[in-house]
Amino acid sequence: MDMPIRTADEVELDRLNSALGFLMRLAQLKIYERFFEEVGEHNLKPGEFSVLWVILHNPGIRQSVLGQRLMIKRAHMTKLIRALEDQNLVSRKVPDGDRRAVEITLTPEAVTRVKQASQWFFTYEESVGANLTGDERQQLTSLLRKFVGLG
Amino acid sequence: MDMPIRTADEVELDRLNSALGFLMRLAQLKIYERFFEEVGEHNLKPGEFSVLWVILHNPGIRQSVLGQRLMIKRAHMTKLIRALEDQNLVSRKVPDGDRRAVEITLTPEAVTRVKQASQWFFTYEESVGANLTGDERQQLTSLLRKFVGLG
DNA sequence: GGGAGATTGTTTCTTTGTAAACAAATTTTG
DNA sequence: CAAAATTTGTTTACAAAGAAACAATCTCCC
Repeated sequence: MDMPIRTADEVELDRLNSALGFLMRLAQLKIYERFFEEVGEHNLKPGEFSVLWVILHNPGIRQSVLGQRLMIKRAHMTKLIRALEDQNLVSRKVPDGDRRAVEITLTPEAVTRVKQASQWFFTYEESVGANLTGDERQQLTSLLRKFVGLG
Repeated sequence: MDMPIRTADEVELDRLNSALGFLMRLAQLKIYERFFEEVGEHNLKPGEFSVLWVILHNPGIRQSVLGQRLMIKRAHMTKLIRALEDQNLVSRKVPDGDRRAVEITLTPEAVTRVKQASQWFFTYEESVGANLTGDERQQLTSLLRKFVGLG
């Protein structure tokens, strides 16, 4: 007789168990969850951090290029950048060469802030894979890089 | 002199390049993108499919348990289930033993539909990792399973 | 048995992200 | 050079997902 399932680990996932999309979603949820647990006070969200980080390393980058690289849609990028601008973290400049474009730079405050945030961010990044060995973690990131087509 | 960056592959990501959270997000976006390209007409979204698939393999599963397993929040699960109910794909039953709970089952139509959808779904799942070798794909899924704590 | 607390699901509100239509500037091409 | 097509960013409307508050039921414990 079938007893109704009562606890999550009795659940039969069958082939879903090895579906990349499914596992990837779980993995990302786990990362997010941990992120906000460990670091809730630090007032930069993962997305904001990555945007600022990339601007730090590519000053004057254009909104469109930033979006392409981080896979953020233009419409959304507009909002992100505006939010950062409101916090006085980035400044926008329309270049002479192409008056449609916008070039983004960090404000001096943001430079300090991002450098500081990067310390815990990358520490956190390490710690989130703690149930993997160093080798496995390394292997996982290379496979992911290959999967997404990042050199 | 610094030339402003004009193309996405000139962008310096620095350490973000090996950040699990970042790579995972890119990977998931890639999967979603492909999903809708290849399979747009097939009118089941990935989330809906996985929910139906799990109900197929665990008939009478409770909403809460389903949610725990698939990492879907209760509030959201309510909406998903209602949408599926409106399409006549699932039926809900309040069990005698616990009148707070809801037990979910597939309708006969849904059973056929899900079985059918599963064929392309898992085919697609294979094809999405096409730039990996079979071994690498296998390795990636095991690492992900370990990472998220799935046996 | 009866109240305190926990579980389960729903509702409402907010956040995050996408889609589609648009405006302005630029590039292409005939 | 001028019309057509493309690029860039913004706006508006919407969908997906989460958070918090709530109601109903159940469990635990006195």
